[in-house]
Amino acid sequence: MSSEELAARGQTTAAQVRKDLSHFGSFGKRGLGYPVDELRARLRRILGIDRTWNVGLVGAGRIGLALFEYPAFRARGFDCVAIFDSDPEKIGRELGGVVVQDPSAFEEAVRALGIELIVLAVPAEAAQEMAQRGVDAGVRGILNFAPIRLNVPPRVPVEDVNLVMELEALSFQISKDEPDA
Amino acid sequence: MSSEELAARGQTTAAQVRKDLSHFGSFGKRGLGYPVDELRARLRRILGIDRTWNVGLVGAGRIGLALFEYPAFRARGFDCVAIFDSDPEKIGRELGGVVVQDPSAFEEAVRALGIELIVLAVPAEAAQEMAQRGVDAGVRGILNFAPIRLNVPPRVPVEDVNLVMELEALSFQISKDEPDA
DNA sequence: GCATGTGAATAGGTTCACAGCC
DNA sequence: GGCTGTGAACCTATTCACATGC
Repeated sequence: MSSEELAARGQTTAAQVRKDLSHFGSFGKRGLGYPVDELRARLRRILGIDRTWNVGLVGAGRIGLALFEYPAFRARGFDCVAIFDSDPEKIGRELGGVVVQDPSAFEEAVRALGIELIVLAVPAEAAQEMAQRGVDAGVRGILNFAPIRLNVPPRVPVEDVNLVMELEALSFQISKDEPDA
Repeated sequence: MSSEELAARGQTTAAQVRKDLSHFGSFGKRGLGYPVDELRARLRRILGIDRTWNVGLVGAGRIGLALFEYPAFRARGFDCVAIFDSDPEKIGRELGGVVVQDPSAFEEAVRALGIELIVLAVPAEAAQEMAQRGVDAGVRGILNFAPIRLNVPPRVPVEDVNLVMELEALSFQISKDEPDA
């Protein structure tokens, strides 16, 4: 498949595809394009998604559970192996084969289950503390839904998801075209 | 408040704050900094969040409902006024004071309720169709959870949220530091 | 002949540093 | 004196265009 076709599928340009791929090596054959199966295998390797990641869910509220039950996660190699919540109502309840645990069991579970990624879906006030505890226990990456900037060592990547800000971005893009309000 | 302090709070640099703000005008006073109340009011205006937006939720699955019940949305001026889902089990049920409607009522509701933003939380197969119908009915912006690139006119901004890709980004950042796997 | 890989050109965005104003 | 607003310098990323190799 040519960079042209890859670009069309990925909503980008052929030059962009070639430059991006060249950053990681030489994948294609001149005159022919890229061998799809091999390219995918090599990219999966580079992205680190040629394996399963054990994920811990911190916060069993609506957002956390929605993620947990989203089948695409497991299908893509992200396996939620533990859930933590401080609500006594929720502790001990089973959700999709995983029992909700008290946060006091967090560090032990991270180590015992080999949790490398955590999803932080707790109120803003609790997020920093749980992030710190996660890092101390060996967590290597954090998907953060709390609307704060987490303070963690640079070796631990954080991806922030802030849905209010996404809506505000829409609001801005719509509003800026208007003469005045 | 000085650009220095604003930068510290926003995890950025003083120069960045000043450049960004200068793009929209001159807000500060030399020697003094920025008047916080006035600055906030003017930024809210610029972002278009000095008003309420009526939001329609398309897809009453876990993710859609989690959003819908997230109190920060309404608190920030995004008011979910309608829910649509094709599942007969869900149609007619009330969720947080809003009755789930059949998608056939979509266009009519968009017009009647003045829905300007929609949250697309439906399976990938249904997303493009609902996006198109939304645009035709007058929707002005889309928050898209479906893992596809929507094809809509350039006047309609789309913000994509792809949680699997967020986890993959973490996976990549962690994996790239490793010698080899 | 055809499409990659890449240096050169361009564009976009961040940082620097200071003149200008409070 | 202090801090903004902004041109200049710098850096990063995208686009162009073509030599290179299949």
